[in-house]
Amino acid sequence: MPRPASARDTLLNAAVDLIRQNGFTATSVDDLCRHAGVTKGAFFHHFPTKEALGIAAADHWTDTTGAFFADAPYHAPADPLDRVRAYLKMRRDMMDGPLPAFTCYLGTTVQECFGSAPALRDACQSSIASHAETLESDIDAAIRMYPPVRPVDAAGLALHFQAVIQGAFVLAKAWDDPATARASMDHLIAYVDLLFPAAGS
Amino acid sequence: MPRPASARDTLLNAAVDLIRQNGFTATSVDDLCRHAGVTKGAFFHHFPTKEALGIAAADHWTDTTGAFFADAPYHAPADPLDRVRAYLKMRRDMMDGPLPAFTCYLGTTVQECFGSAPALRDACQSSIASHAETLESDIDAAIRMYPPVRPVDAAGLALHFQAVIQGAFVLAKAWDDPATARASMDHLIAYVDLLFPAAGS
DNA sequence: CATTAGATACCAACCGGTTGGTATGTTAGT
DNA sequence: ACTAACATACCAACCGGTTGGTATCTAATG
Repeated sequence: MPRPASARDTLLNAAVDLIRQNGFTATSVDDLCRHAGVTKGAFFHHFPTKEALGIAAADHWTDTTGAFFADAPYHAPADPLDRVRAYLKMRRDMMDGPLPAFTCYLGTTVQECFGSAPALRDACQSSIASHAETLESDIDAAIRMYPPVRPVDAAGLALHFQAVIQGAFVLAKAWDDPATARASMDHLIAYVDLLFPAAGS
Repeated sequence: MPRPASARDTLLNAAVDLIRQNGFTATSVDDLCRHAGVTKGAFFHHFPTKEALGIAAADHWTDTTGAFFADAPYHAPADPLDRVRAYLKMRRDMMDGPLPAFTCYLGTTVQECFGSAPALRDACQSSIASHAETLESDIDAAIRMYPPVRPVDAAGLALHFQAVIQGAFVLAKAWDDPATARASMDHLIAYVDLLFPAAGS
């Protein structure tokens, strides 16, 4: 029985939606309350400040996207390098439809808050890092199974994936078109193919 | 003789500085005026709206960074692929010191405004695109001189460079440390080396 | 079992300060 | 005399946050 969504959860979902579209600063507490159908009193009952809501939304994002990726089918292949490639192809294929639907709450937020809200920046960093870490074991296994043409470190490559994905989002927003982003993901996939030549491309 | 910096230019420089640090929305017109040492009257004499200032700042950014890259030493090598590599190494080496000093006005702004200020988004897109275009001729010459192991298109690769650079900025801000960004640039350089094996790496 | 105390969840109204923007000067150059 | 380039003073709307209050639940008490 999905208990009647609490004001807290409703606000967190509204935060992810609205902040991805308009940014953290441009999204007012009133906007969030209106979108969530609750009052300001409820907002400040659950969150001491707007920044705290931002941090909670980053954790919420970690949970929801974490569950989504944990259940995703790219884990199926027996070959670790195939799993890595399946991950990247999935990330590319996800870049479709209206931009606000697939872009990242974290990248949007961290660009705004990094100079003014260190706690929020830290929450975004942790969330990105935790997602990158879920890739490390597959990348590491791929490195051991198919020696790369140049020495690479699994953690560093996982972060590079995130950098390209975040950069692809920036370009997709600038062009107002996900095609540019997908093209960049294709270059990233090509990079992986070139790094691990032992496996059939 | 550098004419006594007009209020307009002073405001544009202040905009680039402040907006890179705090974002477009979080930077108020009063902040800009204070930082530029002019009054609000002067602001709205030169710019009809705050958004117009943002657009003018994007053009200003195009001009100043355009001149900077045009004069940069990476154009020196006779070999076009060496010029491309020198460009990437320069972009990597620029990622040093305090973050606000080397991050990009455009990437920061476009993430915030893409849903609410199409004209500003468009100005950012044009600026990124125009910078990418300056790389196309070198990349194109490199492709013809050193056939890449897989077919690549110069314009697409130039945009991929920008995606990685923008993504590196996002990670640098999240980690509050440019090291992550430089590591990502090293992966991009490795990608170029692998794409053009005919030339000595 | 009924009563009550305390916590939790939420709401409507409000607060001082700040926001982008305007209306009306003033000053210097031509 | 006319205009471009500023400055001063001001405004309505909105900002994040606070207030005092109510409805609803749980847990202990008699």
